[in-house]
Amino acid sequence: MAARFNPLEADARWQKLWEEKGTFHAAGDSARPRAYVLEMFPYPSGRIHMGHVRNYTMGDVLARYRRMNGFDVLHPMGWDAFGMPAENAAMEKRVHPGLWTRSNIETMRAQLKRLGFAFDWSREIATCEPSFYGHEQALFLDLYEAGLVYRKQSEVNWDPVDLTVLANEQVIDGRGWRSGAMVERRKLNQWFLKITDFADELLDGLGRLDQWPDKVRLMQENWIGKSQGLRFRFDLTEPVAGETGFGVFTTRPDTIFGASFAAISPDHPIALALAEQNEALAAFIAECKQGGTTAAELETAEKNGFDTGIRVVHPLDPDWTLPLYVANFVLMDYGAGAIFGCPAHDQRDLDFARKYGLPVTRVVAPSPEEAAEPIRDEAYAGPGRLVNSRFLDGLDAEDAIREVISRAEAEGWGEGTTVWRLRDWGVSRQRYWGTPIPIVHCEACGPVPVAREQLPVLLPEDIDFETPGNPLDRHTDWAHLACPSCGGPARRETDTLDTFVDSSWYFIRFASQPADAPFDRSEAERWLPVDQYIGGVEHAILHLLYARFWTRALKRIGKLDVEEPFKGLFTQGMVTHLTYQDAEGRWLTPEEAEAHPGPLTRGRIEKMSKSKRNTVDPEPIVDQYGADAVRWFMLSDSPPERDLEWSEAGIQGSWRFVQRIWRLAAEEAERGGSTWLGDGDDLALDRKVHRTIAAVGANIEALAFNKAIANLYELTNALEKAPASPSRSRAVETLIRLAAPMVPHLAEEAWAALGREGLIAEAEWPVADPGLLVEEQVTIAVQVNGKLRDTLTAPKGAARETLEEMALASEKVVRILEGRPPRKVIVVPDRLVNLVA
RNA sequence: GCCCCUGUGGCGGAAUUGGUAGACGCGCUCGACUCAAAAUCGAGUUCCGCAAGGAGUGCCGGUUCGAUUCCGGCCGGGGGCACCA
Repeated sequence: MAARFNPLEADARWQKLWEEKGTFHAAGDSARPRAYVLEMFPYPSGRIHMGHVRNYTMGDVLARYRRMNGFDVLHPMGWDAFGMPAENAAMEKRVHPGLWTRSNIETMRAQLKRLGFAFDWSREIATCEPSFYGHEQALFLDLYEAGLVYRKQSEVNWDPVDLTVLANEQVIDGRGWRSGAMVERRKLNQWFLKITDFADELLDGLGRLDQWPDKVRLMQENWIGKSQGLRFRFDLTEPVAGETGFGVFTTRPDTIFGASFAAISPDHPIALALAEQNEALAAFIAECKQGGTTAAELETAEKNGFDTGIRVVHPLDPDWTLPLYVANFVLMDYGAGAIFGCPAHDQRDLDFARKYGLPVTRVVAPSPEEAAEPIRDEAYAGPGRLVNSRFLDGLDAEDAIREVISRAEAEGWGEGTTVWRLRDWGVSRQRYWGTPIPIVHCEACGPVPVAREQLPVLLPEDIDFETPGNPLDRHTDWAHLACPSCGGPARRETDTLDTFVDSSWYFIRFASQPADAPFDRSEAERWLPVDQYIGGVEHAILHLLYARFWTRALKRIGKLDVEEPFKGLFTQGMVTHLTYQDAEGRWLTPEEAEAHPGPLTRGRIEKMSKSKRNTVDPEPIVDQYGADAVRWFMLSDSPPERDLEWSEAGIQGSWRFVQRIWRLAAEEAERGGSTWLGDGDDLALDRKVHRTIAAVGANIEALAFNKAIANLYELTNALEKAPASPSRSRAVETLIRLAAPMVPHLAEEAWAALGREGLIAEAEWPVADPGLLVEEQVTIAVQVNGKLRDTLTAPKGAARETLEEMALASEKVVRILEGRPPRKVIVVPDRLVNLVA
């Protein structure tokens, strides 16, 4: 029996056996209950990083735990393989994106396998393969035929470095999320998915996702951004370009008598029409487009307006007209692209009114006394009753909103409505390495879907990356073909789909992968929804919202009867590491820092990133310590939702623990303890074991891995102190079972050493004996005036009177009370006695 | 600006419904083994104090027999959204 567990030899041996036996294949046809455990699939960037290791270790523990609990587990892995880095690599290294991607997948698959993750590799998918994206094209056409896809000229976010369009979600502080370049506005014909059709149900559905973090639900709620209010019409005193008026949207129709101006967006058709006759206005509009769009710039940007000289009529008083401004802060693509300004109750309107000398009239007062209080520097946005508002006077603001809406509807000048912040999802990307959009543009017929039997539309292999932009556009023959409808000359759509489309349904394809269809409905429905989804919080909005939309869209068109794709969601924290900089401010790797001769500063502990050079490559760590120590470290100490700081000391601690378990098992195997029979003779140890069984199970179910780890440490400590006994022998075996999901290679090795049949991966999870979870003796806290003064041991379930008597007999209590009887005695059975003096 | 989360030893963090604060790990100290080191094992480790004892979960206050936990107000840290009408 080896004195040490040698992962370098053992890991690969067990991994090979699991693979040969198909241990982790999801059966899908058994009577066992099913569990679908999924981690967000990686982008094949080149190498696995610590974030992946942490993510997949968590999912793996859950998957292995479920399997030991008798579930048929689906725990698949694949590759989010389309995307820009492959094209960047193609340009820099002159290698085909497909070659680069597939070679990265080879590397990363091997790395993942070395960590012993219990994946069903038979279901592996890569989104860049026609066997995946061809089905995606079919689904796209399904949505197209159902009217959920449309094409429109639209102003888009154009990334001038990557030469592509970005979704709103991909623009951060006015910059492209990948290139970091300032995004420009451009008008292009784009394909859109009608996610806004689902805004209401996507919002509503959040309420039922009770196994999602509140934080993520809130972020999605804000993103969807539902606002209810009144859309109404302002009539112009004189027509502009044939228009006699325009619509505005407000959430505060109650403040309508506080109106002092109307404002339209610089992009508003009326503004554009007026600008044709008005050079000063045209100049103003041009100026508005120049301003930056970063958060900081917007924060400090002046509220600028241009008085058109035209006036609009107040909807509730034909004799009351308001000036019409073009204002830089009014957005064309929200609400109606026009507003009415009520300075008294909106800070931005107030700033604007002060600047242009417009009237400020209070129409809501929190109390009658404040009705005459003038508004000074701060707009009042709180609740109250209406004042200065004719027929609304005295009404509560909430009631006034309803009153104005119903009057508008009755009189026909407006209607109650809901507007959303959420926009339709622009999915066109002017890139090569993505799913080709299966549409053909015919000179005669317009856009025509590619015939189903022509799918998949394959990406051409012979492409040129020497020039920036979309290589598909420049391809000589790929794009040209006969129209599927009329046979005339036509051209393929050369845009490809946003890679978020791929990740919007990959989890369905994992569950069911027929060759001739995206998925088999009943097979997919047997697995879905995903029981537990685990990934980074950075996908809280983008990916998770798109996947929810896609699933609901499939339901609406009758393809899949699943409402929500992910029943449980867990967002894990990042892996962080100390950063180092030399005297010149250059970032140093940990190794460089150690060897650095000159002065260096230790920076903040930050997310591992290439730019800060504080990454730790998992592979050499696995070489040195084996998979189990790395897995153990990933789970220990930090709660999984929080950041985990990588440390050399930590991984060494994990390594020591792996060896401690091994020693216990080896020692047990040597003495032949595995043949112990009969009842235990160490009741205290038995109790400890069963409490641990209960605690570890509960903690894994709750994904509180750090606590499960602490439970296992405690049991290990107890076992090391316990004398040899049948109890102890059984306990060692139990410890190994309990640790198996976390340190599977060690567990298999120990299991075999103890002479157990079969694989521990397929063994049963121990069951806690309820009788052993109850203590016979309990420790009672004795307090005087709520302060702990003594503890005493009493039999479990001892009577209140007994406990009180025991407490009063305590020497320390006697000393403190000095003979006075307590005024009051509080007894919490099996817990404490509090004497109030 | 709006919304959300968070604050516990030297560090990461535990603490069922309010009921013995600091489990477990890391680090550190002392000791054993060793020619020595590594590994391993044992003891200790919230702070002040020799001790008895006292203080203590960001700060101030409240509710309670009793508050890390509940409530109010501050302060610090982190995150999300943002000219959204």
